[in-house]
Amino acid sequence: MESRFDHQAIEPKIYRRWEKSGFFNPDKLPVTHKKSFTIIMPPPNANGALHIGHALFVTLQDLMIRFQRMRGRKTLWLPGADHAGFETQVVFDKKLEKEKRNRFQIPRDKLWQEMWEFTQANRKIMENQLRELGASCDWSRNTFTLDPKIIKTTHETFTQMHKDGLLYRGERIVNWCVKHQTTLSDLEVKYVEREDPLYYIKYGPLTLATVRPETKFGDTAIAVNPKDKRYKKYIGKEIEIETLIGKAKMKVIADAVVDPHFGTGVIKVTPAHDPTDFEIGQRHKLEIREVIGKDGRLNEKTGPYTGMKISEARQRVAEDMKKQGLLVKTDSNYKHSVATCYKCGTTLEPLVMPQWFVRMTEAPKGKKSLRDMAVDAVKSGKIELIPKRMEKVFLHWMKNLRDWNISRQIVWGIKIPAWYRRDEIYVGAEAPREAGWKQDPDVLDTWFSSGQWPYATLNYPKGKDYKTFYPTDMMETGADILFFWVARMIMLGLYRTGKIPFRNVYLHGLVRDKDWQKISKSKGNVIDPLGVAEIYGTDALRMALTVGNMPGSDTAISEDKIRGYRNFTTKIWNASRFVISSYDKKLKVRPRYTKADRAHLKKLQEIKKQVTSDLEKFRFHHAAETLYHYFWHTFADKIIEVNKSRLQGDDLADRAAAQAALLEILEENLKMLHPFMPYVTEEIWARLPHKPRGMLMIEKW
RNA sequence: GCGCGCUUAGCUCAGUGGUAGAGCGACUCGUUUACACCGAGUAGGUCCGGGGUUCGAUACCUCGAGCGCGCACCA
Repeated sequence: MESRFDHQAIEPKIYRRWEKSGFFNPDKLPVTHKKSFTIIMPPPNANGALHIGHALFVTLQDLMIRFQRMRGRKTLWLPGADHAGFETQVVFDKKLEKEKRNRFQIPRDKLWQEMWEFTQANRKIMENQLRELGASCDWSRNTFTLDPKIIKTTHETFTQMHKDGLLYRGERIVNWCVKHQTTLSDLEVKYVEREDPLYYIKYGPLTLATVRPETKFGDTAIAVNPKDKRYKKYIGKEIEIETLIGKAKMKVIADAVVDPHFGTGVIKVTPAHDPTDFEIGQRHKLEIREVIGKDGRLNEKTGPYTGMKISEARQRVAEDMKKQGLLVKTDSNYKHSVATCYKCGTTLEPLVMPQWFVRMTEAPKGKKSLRDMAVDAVKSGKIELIPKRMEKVFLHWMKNLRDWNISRQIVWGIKIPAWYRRDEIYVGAEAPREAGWKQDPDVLDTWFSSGQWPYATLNYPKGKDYKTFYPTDMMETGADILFFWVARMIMLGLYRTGKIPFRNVYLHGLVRDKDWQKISKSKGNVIDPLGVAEIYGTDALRMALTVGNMPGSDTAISEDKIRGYRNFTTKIWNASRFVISSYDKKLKVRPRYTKADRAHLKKLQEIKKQVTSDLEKFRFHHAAETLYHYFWHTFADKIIEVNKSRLQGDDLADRAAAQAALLEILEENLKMLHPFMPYVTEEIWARLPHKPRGMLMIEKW
C-alpha cells in the first residue's frame, strides 16, 4: 500500500464500482433489504454549478442513506433537478443582458427553447458534480421538474383544487416587480428599512400624512378611525379637495385600521396602489382607480404627470402642492419599511391584477383547510421538524398565512391550465373542443409544482413507487426554504394524497466562511466544493461539513478545517495500512485474548452503540466527532501502539489475538465511518486481508 | 409590534443538576519505519450580567444586556 490515499485517482473508480453494482437502486439491493427508507432529494436549480450549500445537503443526505442501507433498509434516494422558474428566469435575464438582449423582445417559443437548452446543459454538469461528491442516489429515477409526469400531476392538482374551491382567480392587489415584469408571492417580498420624506398635505379641511403623494390621483376616499373624536363630524360626509388636476369631492369613511396616533390620524385611501387601502376599499366598496401602470409610470388619468416615473412624479407632485399651498410640512427622515423584490431590490409596486390564488385558510365543504391540515400534522407529531424549535417558527408562520398568488408573468414554468372565452373560465390541461378559448398566458409559481415533488416523483397515484416509498422518511433541506417549500409540500401532500409527504424534516443552516460571513460572489469568498474536493478529497470535505454542524444553525467552514480532515483521511489510511501489512494470513493459531483485548473490544461496542444512537437521533455532528476521536486518539494512538510489540512476539496465540483484535476494530471503524467518508473506507475495505468480500457500501452495520 | 434563537478557551463549536471539553491556532520537546498530512506534553475560561429554584447551576425558572434571524397591511 502507498503511504497516502490517492483520492484523485481512486474516487472516480470507486464511484463507478458503486454505480455498476446497482445498489443505488433499491430494487437491486439484496432481497434482505425489505423495509423502505426514502429521501427525495431537493432538486438543485439547473441554472448554475453546485455550491458549498449543495455539498452540505449531499453530505447529510448521503450519510443518512448509507447508514440506513447498511442497516438493511431498502433505501431510495431520488435525485432530480429544478427548472426553478423565476430564479432561472432572473439568471437568464442577466445572461441576456450581457448579450445586449432582453427577454421581452424574444418570441416566447424561442426563449423557451434557449432556456431549455441552458438548463439541460447545467443539469449535466450538476449531475456529474453530485457523483463526484459521492451521492449514492438512484440515477434510474432521476427526475426534472418539467418532465411530462410532473406537469401532468401539477395540472391534475390544479384542476382538483379548482373543483374543491381551493383556487380562485381574483382581481387582488399583488406585488409587482417593475424590472422583472411579474408578480411575486408574499414570501418573495423583502422588506427593507428606508428613510423617505413624509408629506403632510391638505385635503380640503383635513390634513393627512403620506409618503406617496403621487398616488393621490387614485384616491377614492379619506379614512379616519371611527373612535377618533377629532374627525367624528366628517365621517360619512363628502368634502371638497384640490387634486392638482381640478377640484373633486371625496367621501370620508371610518375604518379601524387607521391609527389615530400616526400622522394626523387621517389617511388617503388608494385601493389600486396600496395593500391596506385595497382592503379598506373592499370593506367599503370603494372604486379602484388605477393611476400607475405595469411600466411603473403614471397613466393618462394623472394629467400633466402622465408618463412620469413614480419617483419623479412624487417630487413634482410635492413641489406643485407646495406651490399651491397644499403642503403643510415635510418630515424628511421618516423611517419605514418598503417592499422590494428579493432578487433585484426594486421597490415593488402594489397593483391590482387578475391572478390565481390558493385559498390557504378556508376549508372546502366537509374538509380541513390547507393550513389546518399542515398545522395538525406538525402539532400531532406525525411530522417532526429537526431541530424541534423549528416547529415554533413553522406554526408562527402558518398562523399568519394569507392566500397565495401562484400566477407568474414569465415564460419559464408550467403553464396555468386555465382557459378563457369571453366571461367563461375553463380549468383543465387541454383546451375545450369548441373554438375561441385562449389559455392563461401566465405560468405557475415554481413552488406550486415543487410543492408536489414527493408524490409526483413517485408516480402518484398508481405507481408502484408511490405504494412502496410514500410517505417518505426524511426531507433534508435548507432552513431558509421552510416556508417556500416544506410548508407547501406538507399542505399539498396532505391535500392530494391524504398522507403526510415525509415523517421527518431535517433543516440545515447556511454554510458560512471562516469569518462567519455569508458566502457570496460579490464578497469573493465563494468556496467551490468540487475544487476543494479535488485538493483535499471528497471525504475530507464531507467530514468538514458534518462536524460542528448542528441542525437549524449556520456552520462555518474554512480551508484549515478541511485540511484537518484530509489529515484524518491519511490517518485512517495509514493505520489501516499498518494493520493490513502486519496481518499474517498464514498464522493459523487460535488467538488467546488478553484482558486488555477484551476491554478494547468492549469499548468498541460502546462506541458503536453511541454512534448508532446519535445517527438515529440525527446528531450527525456528534457521531462524526466521536468516530474521529475514537479512531485517532484511541485506536491509532493507543491500541495500535500497545500492540506493536505483540505482533512481533514469539507467543503465536498472543500474536494471533493482537492481529485479530486490531483487524476487528479496524473493520468496525471502517463500517461506521463509511457513511461519512465513503471513498477511503470503501477502498481500504477492498484491501482487507480476507477472502473475497462484497462492497462496504452494503455491509451490515 | 409579534415571534424564534444565540452568548462556554485566541477562533469554530460540543456538553452535563455535582464548580468544564474537542478541533484548529499558540508554546515546549521529540526525525521510535503505519502516518511529520506524525507523536508526547504545556498554557489558556468569573461557562454574558442580576435575581430565583436546589444540598449544589454553566446547565432549570425569571428579569436584563449584546448579537443574529423570522413574521407583520407603520399610511
